[in-house]
Amino acid sequence: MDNRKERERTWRKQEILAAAEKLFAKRGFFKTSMADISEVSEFPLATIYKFFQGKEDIYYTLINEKADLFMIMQKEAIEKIRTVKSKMKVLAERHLRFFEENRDFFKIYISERNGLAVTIREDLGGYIHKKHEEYIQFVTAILREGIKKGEVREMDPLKMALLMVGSLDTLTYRWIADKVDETLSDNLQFLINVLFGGILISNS
Amino acid sequence: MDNRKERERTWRKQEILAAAEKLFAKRGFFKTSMADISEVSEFPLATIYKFFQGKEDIYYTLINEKADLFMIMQKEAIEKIRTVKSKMKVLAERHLRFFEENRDFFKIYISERNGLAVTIREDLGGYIHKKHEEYIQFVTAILREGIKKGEVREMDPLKMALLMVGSLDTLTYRWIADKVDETLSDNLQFLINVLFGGILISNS
Amino acid sequence: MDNRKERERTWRKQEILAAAEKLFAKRGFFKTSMADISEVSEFPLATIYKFFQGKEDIYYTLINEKADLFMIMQKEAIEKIRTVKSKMKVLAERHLRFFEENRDFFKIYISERNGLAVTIREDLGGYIHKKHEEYIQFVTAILREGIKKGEVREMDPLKMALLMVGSLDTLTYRWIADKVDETLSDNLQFLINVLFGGILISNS
Amino acid sequence: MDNRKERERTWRKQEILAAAEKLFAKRGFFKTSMADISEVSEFPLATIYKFFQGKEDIYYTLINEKADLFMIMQKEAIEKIRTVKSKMKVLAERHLRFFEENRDFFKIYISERNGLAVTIREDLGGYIHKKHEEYIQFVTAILREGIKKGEVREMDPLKMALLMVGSLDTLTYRWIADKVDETLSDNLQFLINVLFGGILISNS
DNA sequence: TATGAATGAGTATTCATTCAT
DNA sequence: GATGAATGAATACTCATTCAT
Repeated sequence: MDNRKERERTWRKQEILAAAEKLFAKRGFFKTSMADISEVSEFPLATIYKFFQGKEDIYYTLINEKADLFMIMQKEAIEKIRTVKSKMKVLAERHLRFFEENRDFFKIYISERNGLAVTIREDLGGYIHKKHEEYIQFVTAILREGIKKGEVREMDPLKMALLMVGSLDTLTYRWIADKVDETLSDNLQFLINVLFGGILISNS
Repeated sequence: MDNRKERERTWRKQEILAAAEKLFAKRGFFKTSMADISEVSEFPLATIYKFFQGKEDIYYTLINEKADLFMIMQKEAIEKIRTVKSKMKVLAERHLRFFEENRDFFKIYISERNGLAVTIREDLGGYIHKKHEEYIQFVTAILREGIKKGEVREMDPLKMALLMVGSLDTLTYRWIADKVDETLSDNLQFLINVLFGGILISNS
Repeated sequence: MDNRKERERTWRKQEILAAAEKLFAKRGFFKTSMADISEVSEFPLATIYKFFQGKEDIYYTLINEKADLFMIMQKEAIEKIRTVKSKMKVLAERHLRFFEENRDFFKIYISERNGLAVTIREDLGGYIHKKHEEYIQFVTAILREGIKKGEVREMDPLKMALLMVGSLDTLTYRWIADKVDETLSDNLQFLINVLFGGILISNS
Repeated sequence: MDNRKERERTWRKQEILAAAEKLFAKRGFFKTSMADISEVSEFPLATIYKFFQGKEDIYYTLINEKADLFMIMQKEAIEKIRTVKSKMKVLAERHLRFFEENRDFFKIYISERNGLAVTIREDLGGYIHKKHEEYIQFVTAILREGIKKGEVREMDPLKMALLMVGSLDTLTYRWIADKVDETLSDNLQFLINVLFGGILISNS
C-alpha cells in the first residue's frame, strides 16, 4: 500500500526530528552537527538528506510542527468557554502544561521566540517569529473581547497579551530549567493572582 | 608609566569589545568570526589574543561588563528611596531606559538571559546566568521588604520578581526590536498599572 | 517474441544514450549526474543500471557507437574511388559533414580524442583512443598508397595522416563551436588547397 | 626585508602550482582533490587556501601563467626576424620545444584549448579560450604579412593559422604522449615541408 | 522484472587559535 | 611586545551505485 509506505516515511521523519530535538535543545543549532543527528537517530547521513533539505530544514520543521500543534491546541481549548477570565485561566494552564511536557522544545522555542536568534536563513527565521506573533495576536483578541465585555481593564490589549505570554514563559523557564519542585497549579495560581489583581495591596 | 600603559590597554580592550558587540548583536556568536572582529576593530587578529583568551572570552566579558554596570546602576538608583512602590517605579524606568540606550547589548543579553543559549563553555555561560539570578534576587529582596511593610500582597516574592523582570524584557523587546513608536513612559505607565493593579476590573 | 523484446531493449538504450549525449556535450562527464540522465531520459535511475554498468559505461558506449558508425561510413565512402586525391577529398568532405550533423558528439569526441581526457577507467578510455588510432591508420594507408602510386610526396604517411585529421578537427571546431557562418565547401576547399599545395608561393 | 618575504611567498605558490600541475595532468581536474594537492605539495590544506581561493583558482592560475609565458616567448622570438618563412620556422620550432619541455602543461592545455572542457566557472574558462585565440590571431597576423609580401599564397590567413597551430599540437601530441622516439627537428622538418609545399606531387 | 528508496564514501572549504619573527 | 602567517580539525552536503519489494 502507498499508505504503508507513507506511514513508514512519516515515522522515520519523526525519528530524525526527535533525535534532532534532543540535540538542538542540549547543544543548540550550531554546536549540533549533521553527523550528531545521524548518530543519535541511527540513520545514515545521506538518508537524512532524503527527508530534509539540510540542517536548517530540520531545525525549522521541528519548531513549526510543534508550534502549529500548540497553536491549534490553544485555539481548541477556549472554543466552548464563555468568560474571558476562564479563557485566560485555561490558556495559561495549557501553556504551562504543554511546555512542561515538551521541555526540549521549550528550550529551542525560547531561543527563537524573539526572532533574534540571528537566524540562519532569513525567510525561515521570520516564519518562526510570525508563529509567535500569531499567538500574541490570538491572546490579544481575547483580551480585547474582555475589555468590551467589561471584564478587563481598559488598557492596551496587545501589551497585556505580551505581558501575559512573557510571564508564562518566564515562570515556565524557572519551573522547568531550574527544576524547581512545584506543581503546575502553584504557578498557575500565582500568575492568575498577579495578572488579575496586581501585586499591590489595594488601598496602598 | 605603568599607569599610562594600563589606560592604553583598557582603551584597546574597549575598542575590541565595542566592535564585537556590534557584530554579535547583528550576526550572533557563531556567525561572527574572529576575523570579523579583527577587521571591524582594526586590531590585528593576533593582537586581540593578547587581550582576550578567545572568542568566548570576548563574548562573556562583553556581557559581564555591561551586566555589572546595569546592576550597580540599579542598586544605586534605589538607595535613597523609601517606599517599595517608588523603588519599583524607578527600577522599571531605569531598566527600560538602560536597554533603550544599549540596544545591541539587549539583543545579546536576551539570548543569554536564560542561560539556554547553549553555552559554549559551561563555566562562562553559568556566570552570565548568575548575573541575571543576582538581579532577580535583588528585586526579590525589595518585594520581600514590600510584603513586610504591607505594601505588597503576600505572594511568593521570587515569582513576583521573575514576573516583573520578564515583563520588562518583553516590553523592551517590543519597543526596541519592533521599532514601535512609543515613549518610554507609555510602557512604564502600562507596566506599573498592570503590575500594581492587575488586569481585571476589581469587582469582576 | 525475443525479437520484439530485443528491439524494445535497443530502443530504450538509444533513448538513454541520446539523453546522455545531450548532457555530456553541455556539461561534461563530471558535471553530469546519473540523476540528470535519469531525468532527461525519463527512465528511472535503477532502470538505467539494467542497461548500462554505470556512468562510464554510458559515456564510452556513446562514443564507441558513433565512432564505429563514422569509421564504417568513411570506409564505405572510398571503396569505389580510384585516385588517392579523390579519396582524400571525399574523406574530408564526409568528415566535415558528419561532425556538422553530430555537434554534440563532436564536443564529446574532441575531448576524448587524444585519450587525455584523464580517463576514468583505463580499459575503457584506452578503447576510445584506439578508435581514433584506427582512423589515423586508415588514412595513413591511403596516403601510403598515394606515395606508391606517385600521387603523394614521399613523406612519413602517418604524420601526414595526423596532420590531415588534426586539421579537419581544427576547422570543424571553428566552424561549429564558433558558429562561423560558412559553408562546408568553403572549409573543404581551403583544406584541400593547403594540404595539396602548401601555403607558400612555389618559387619562394 | 619585504623582498625576502615576497620571494618566499612566490616560491611557495610555485611549489603548490607544480604539485597541482603534475596531478591535473595525470588525473584531470575533477579526479584531483585538494587533499591530493596538499599531500603532493606537502603543504597543509589550509595553507593552500591562503595562496589560492580554491581548486579552480589553482587550475586557472596554472594555465594562465604558462600560457602567458609561452605567448611572450613566441612574440620575442620573431621580433628580429625578417622573412615570414623564417618567422614561421622559428615559431614552429619554439612551439614544439616549449611543449616538449612542459609535457604536463601540454596535457592540461590541450584539454582546455578549445574551451570545451565544460568549464567549471564560465568567466575563468573563457579566459583560457581567449589566450588561445590571442595566439591564433598572432599567427594570423604573420601570415597576413606574408600574403602582402608575396611570400604566402592568397588564402584566408585565419584558417591557415588555425591549421598551422592545430598541426603543431597534433604532432606534439604524438611525439610526447605516444613517446615516439624522434627528434624535434624531424617533426619540424616534416611540418615545414607539408605546410610550405603541400603533400601532393606538384604535377599531379 | 522494474524501481523507489537507501547509503557508503568522498570533498571543498572554513576558522579559531598558535607561533616564529 | 606586536603581528603576519600557518594550520589542525571540523562539517555540510553530494552522488554513483545497490537492493528489497
